[in-house]
Amino acid sequence: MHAVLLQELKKHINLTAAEEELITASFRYKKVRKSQFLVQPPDIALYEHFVVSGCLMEYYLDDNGTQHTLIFAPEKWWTTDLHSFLKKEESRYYIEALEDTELLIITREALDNLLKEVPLLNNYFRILYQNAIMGLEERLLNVLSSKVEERYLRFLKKYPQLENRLPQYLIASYLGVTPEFFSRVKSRIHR
Amino acid sequence: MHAVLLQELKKHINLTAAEEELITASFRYKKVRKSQFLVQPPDIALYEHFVVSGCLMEYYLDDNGTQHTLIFAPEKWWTTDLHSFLKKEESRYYIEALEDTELLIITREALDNLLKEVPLLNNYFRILYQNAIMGLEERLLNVLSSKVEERYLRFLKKYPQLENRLPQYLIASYLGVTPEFFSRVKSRIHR
DNA sequence: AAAGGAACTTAACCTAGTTTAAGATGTTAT
DNA sequence: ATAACATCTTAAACTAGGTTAAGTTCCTTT
Repeated sequence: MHAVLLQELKKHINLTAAEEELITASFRYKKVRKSQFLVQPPDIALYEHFVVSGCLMEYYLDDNGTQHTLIFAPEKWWTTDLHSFLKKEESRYYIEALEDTELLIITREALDNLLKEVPLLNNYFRILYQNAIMGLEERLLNVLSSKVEERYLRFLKKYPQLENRLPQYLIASYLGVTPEFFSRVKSRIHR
Repeated sequence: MHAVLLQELKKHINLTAAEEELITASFRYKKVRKSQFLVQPPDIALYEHFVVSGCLMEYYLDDNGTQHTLIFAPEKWWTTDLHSFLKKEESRYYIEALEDTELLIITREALDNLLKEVPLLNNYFRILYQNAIMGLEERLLNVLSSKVEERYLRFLKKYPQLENRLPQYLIASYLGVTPEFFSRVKSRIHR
């Protein structure tokens, strides 16, 4: 179970056996069913979540009740409401399981400790955050400069494993359009 | 000159005199005139830039020649084309001076060394990146869920010092609308 | 197997924002 | 001071995407 996490960390940093044990001891295992919430505003986001199997999504619910997907987190992705997790303030984003999902979770305190004991992990998280920034910048520019067709094609490249795992209205919410319009776009593409 | 940078770092981490010297020695001073480019695709982004005075902007030029502003970087902000800087690949974003600007710059190699010699700086950059992520998430949701009026009001909150320093067409490009439409929106607000 | 609900499609009508174009105002260089 | 250019405004015609609504298909639950 923790092996998947260690594998992922070792893609970017080297770890001693002792460090691996510290890490394993710091993350707790959690299993949730489809449709369960991991974070639900205004609760504080208590954990950083690493997905071992299954899929989570993080989204914002605007004043009209429209759902806007920030990210999908399938296997080996991390997610939390970063603002809430770091500052211990009320969360604004929902995190929900789209499938039965197995997770490794870590609290803020445990993470702070772990970073002190295994300083190299700072590097891992720096890289993780850098990648998140690059992804968000690209996504922002996509929304600002591309038509839905193109955004859809990029979604397919970014999440090839998800196309047939997610209902279309969730993909529409990720692309920033209504399910009705997305349906129109798809039929346009297939001709 | 470097004092502004050290002050900024000390908001989040403590530094010894020796560390301060290492930092000072790693950043070089650079002065550019209004309209000069710091990064121009496809050149590789050689530096991380810290703005001491003046203002930079980072933007993407799409296939139609439309300019999309990623961020403005006035005093005490950092900016670079992160992807290009980290991976030494061709840049995709322009960074241009909106005013005569004084900068402190650091190369990728110097930064890597500095992070080894002053490991606490990893914390500073982790925090910097975390803030960048939260800002980008908020901006993305804004574009997806808010009308231009509201986005404009948020721009004013985020960059109170910039409202009267920038031409309107740049603010329009940050908000993701044409200057023509932005003009209409402003006149609507002022009544 | 039937019933109820969720997800998807299609289509007619609506609206926020774009495009094009022209005129007005401001700025810079000579 | 004047030319030349950049910026800002207004308005008319247009388009991408939203809204509403009805019908269809697919899943669950019983």
